[in-house]
Amino acid sequence: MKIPIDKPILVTSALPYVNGECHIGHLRTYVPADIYVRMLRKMGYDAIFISGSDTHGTPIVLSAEAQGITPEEVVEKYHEHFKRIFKDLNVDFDYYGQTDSESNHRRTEEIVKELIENGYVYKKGTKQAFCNTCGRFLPDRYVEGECPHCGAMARGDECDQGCGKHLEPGEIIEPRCKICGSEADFKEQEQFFFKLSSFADFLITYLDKLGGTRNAKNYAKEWVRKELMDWCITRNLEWGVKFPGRDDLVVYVWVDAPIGYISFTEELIEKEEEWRKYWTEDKATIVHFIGTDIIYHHCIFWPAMLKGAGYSLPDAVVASGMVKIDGKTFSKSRGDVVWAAEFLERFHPDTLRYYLVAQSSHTKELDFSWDSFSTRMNNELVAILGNLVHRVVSFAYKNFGVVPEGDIEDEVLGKIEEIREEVVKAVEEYEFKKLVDSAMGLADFGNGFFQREEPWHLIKKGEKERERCGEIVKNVLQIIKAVCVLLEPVMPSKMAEVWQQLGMESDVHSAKLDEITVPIASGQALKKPKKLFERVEV
RNA sequence: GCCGGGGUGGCCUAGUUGGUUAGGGCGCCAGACUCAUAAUCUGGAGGUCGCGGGUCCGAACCCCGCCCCCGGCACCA
Repeated sequence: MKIPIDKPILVTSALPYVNGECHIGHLRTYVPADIYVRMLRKMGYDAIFISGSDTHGTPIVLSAEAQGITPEEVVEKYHEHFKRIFKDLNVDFDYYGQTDSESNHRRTEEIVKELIENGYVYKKGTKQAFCNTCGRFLPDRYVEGECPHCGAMARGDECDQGCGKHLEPGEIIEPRCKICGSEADFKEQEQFFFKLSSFADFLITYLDKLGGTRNAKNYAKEWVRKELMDWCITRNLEWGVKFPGRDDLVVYVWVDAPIGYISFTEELIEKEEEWRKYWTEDKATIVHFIGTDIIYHHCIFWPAMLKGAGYSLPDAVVASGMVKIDGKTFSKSRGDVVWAAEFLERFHPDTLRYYLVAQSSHTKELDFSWDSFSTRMNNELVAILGNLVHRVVSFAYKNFGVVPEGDIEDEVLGKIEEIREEVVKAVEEYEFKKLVDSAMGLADFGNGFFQREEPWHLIKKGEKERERCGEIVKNVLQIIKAVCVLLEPVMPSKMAEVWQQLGMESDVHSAKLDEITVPIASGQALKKPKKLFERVEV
């Protein structure tokens, strides 16, 4: 999507549900979002980057009970954990909040009231499973019993082990509480519903012009085609945002979670007239980065809610594919999981950032394996990029000490320009693999150029050859400078190291894309080079 | 069953309006170079583009039929 340059951009990254630790599946969304924002800034856009922890819902309540602590304590623990991981990984949010904040409570209540006032919410009696032993209502996922269709063991909402049919509340035979195992029964309960069905026409036109990745659009359109059902937006829980006027009900977590995008913007910007530009006045471009598992909520439910309450709508939804481990679906019990913290104990964060985008195109499934990780590290980061920097800076440092004199050749400038265009196109298409592949292609070109010109021969000859040698070195340093700016969004701290080796005084993080064709200054002192990446054996 | 995404040399993969000998990477083989982390560079072998029909001067790309893999199918977060 071509993004209008004259408006600010708000980029959000899906809110992690904080009842467990961060694994690389999460990172597949946050890292590309961070890369996207960094690249937008290099391209001259005014971007803000927001996310936060999703804190409500039944699983956190249960998790707290299991650990003998309060939901607040569970949230606090993992909220800090995620913040720490993001910091370590250089995922640099302008604001990272959490949905139990006062402002999110307030904003959620306000939006729900708007929806009520606008006639999009109604009351309806439903059958709700209740466990007498636990003394609470149970979401259908936490009920088990016998499937009325095939007799197999089933969950309250779906016959997950038998015929696979969807079950309506109360349909299941001999319901039991999955938490304590005792008998559960269904009680008539009054809940509130959101008239999602009345947004079908709106959504059809909205989805047509929604930007982002095709997987998100297609998936959402299919739902609308199938006919939308109204959404039950309340739950019998203590933990959460109270439904206006009802002390016994909280809103469903998928109501207050995305509203976090708005309240975090408020918390960041503070001034009402400023944040409203983003969320009620259509004066900004809103881009959501999510995983394919929550397309429904972001492309159907969320825009309908915003529309119903009179807020601005997202302009693009970018959905990343799921992550597998050695071809298998994530599973904590089977050990098919790679924890972010464990990974970071062993390897530099930039290597993970690189791998996550280089391994597979954004919307496709990413199959993680230690084998493919080490292959990429050794063949790409060490052999192509690390080696280019090391061989050239070493050679230049030893023989010149500074950036030598000389002109940048047309061939080199042309190549840099060509790669820059590829990178910009990749960003607009959310193709982060293409972005790194293109930038690495420039490093490749640098190696070829250096090899072809054989400056190590020239340096041993006369003064004239030494001049030519300097010119070649300067050209390759220029290539490295360009690679550095182009890859800073992917590997911010490693590229800062390279930037320093080149003797640049400015900050590579704020360097703009335009700078890549600006000749590197002759005479600027080079630093003694250090290896960028170490080979990995796993 | 319905929908979406795929099926391209040993492995991964590009190829969104059909057009010269189907690109790239890994791996493999041969050579070059020695500035560099045995890194780099050059060249090479290897493909019925899932199967069968069709349209066309021409199809991996369009149409029809079929097979296989993955994911989704709602109140779970």
